[in-house]
Amino acid sequence: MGRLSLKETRQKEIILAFYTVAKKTGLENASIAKVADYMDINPSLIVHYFKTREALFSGLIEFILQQYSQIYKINGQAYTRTSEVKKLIDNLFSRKWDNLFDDSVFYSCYALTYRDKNIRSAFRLLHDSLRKLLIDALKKANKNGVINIKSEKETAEIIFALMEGAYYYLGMVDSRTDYTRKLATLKKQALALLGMG
Amino acid sequence: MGRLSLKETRQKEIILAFYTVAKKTGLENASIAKVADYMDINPSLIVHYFKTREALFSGLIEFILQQYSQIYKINGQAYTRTSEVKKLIDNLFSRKWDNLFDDSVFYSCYALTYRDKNIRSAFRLLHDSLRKLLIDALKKANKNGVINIKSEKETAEIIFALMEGAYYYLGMVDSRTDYTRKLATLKKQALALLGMG
DNA sequence: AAATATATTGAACGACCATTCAATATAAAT
DNA sequence: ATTTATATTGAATGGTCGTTCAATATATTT
Repeated sequence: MGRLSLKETRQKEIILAFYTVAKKTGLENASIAKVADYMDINPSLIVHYFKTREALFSGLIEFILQQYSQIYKINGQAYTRTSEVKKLIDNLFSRKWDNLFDDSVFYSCYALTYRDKNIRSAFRLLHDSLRKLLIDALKKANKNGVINIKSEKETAEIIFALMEGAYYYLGMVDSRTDYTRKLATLKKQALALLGMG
Repeated sequence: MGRLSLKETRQKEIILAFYTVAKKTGLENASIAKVADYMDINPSLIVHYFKTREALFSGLIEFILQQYSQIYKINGQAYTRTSEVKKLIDNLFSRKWDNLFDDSVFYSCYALTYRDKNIRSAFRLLHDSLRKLLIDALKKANKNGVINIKSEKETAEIIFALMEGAYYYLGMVDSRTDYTRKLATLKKQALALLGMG
């Protein structure tokens, strides 16, 4: 009895608003007050749903990582054909994600990794699970003779380093042509590792 | 006439203190007030040397990038011997730098890259100049027949991606053994690119 | 010793913030 | 209609912050 709880709905709304404000002002300047202002509600309502500012941050991290993980919905393939592997690599080195989350907010969250144990392990967990997905894919492809590599684990590690290194550096590159050329170079290298030069 | 200026000395002291406070509290929580408190001076003295909070940030960025560039004091070599190239790669994939700057502060500064044009171009400039150093080294080595690669530029790009990707991910890895094993894998790959497997 | 430029302090202001608490509003259940 | 649990508001508190400004201190030059 009593009024129905809006907790889950409101929490999601608030976190989305928090993310929006962070995009606009930078995570370091995103405050409960600003989010409330943006949502046109009272600050204390936000506190009602998130006991503390830190809880709000946790919610944002969860949201960001959830978005991040969406990149890898390239699952359930059998990897019996070259084109499937090619598609997988294409996906990793594509920038569909640009629309999935804001780089500024993402790297600000990443920086928190060095100060907050919970955020750190959440990030680590996601990155490891994504690596597992690639490893599994490579194992299947290897078994099917689509590729021929010695260690799926090592190859996956290298491909991820190429990809994450690419996005680290390319985040600073404004020129569209430079960006695509450099990204193509690194993708080509990833394919070469799989004997798909 | 009048009193001698302490401007340069004090500015350096203040920036170093700012960096120290940022290490302790996180860049997002480092304030003029806290720095003044840490230095046991009046906040207004900091304002006297840095007109604005933003100027203080500029100083910190300069400091961080200066530290970062120190990694690459592997210059002036002739690259006529394999060992010199090997040493170069060893350096890139070593973690001497761990002592040069704090990861948390560094990536917080990196995140600012997405919001501040000046910081962005400063970062970009440094990263490009470091790439040029490697490209030059590879060109010499290639000319001397120490290595045999098709494009020094592309190879350098790939090696940097491997390295920067390595540090991005390894920043989340707590296990010493995992860390060294994964780093070794990536270094090995860099060497393989140079035909030095 | 006087003049002068810079160093340093200290107080004060206005802005913003997270959090608290009590009061009011609203919807569901009985 | 009353009860009840949750939603939402609004005001207030105490803290921190960047910045300003006037006052004082100190060192150098003449």
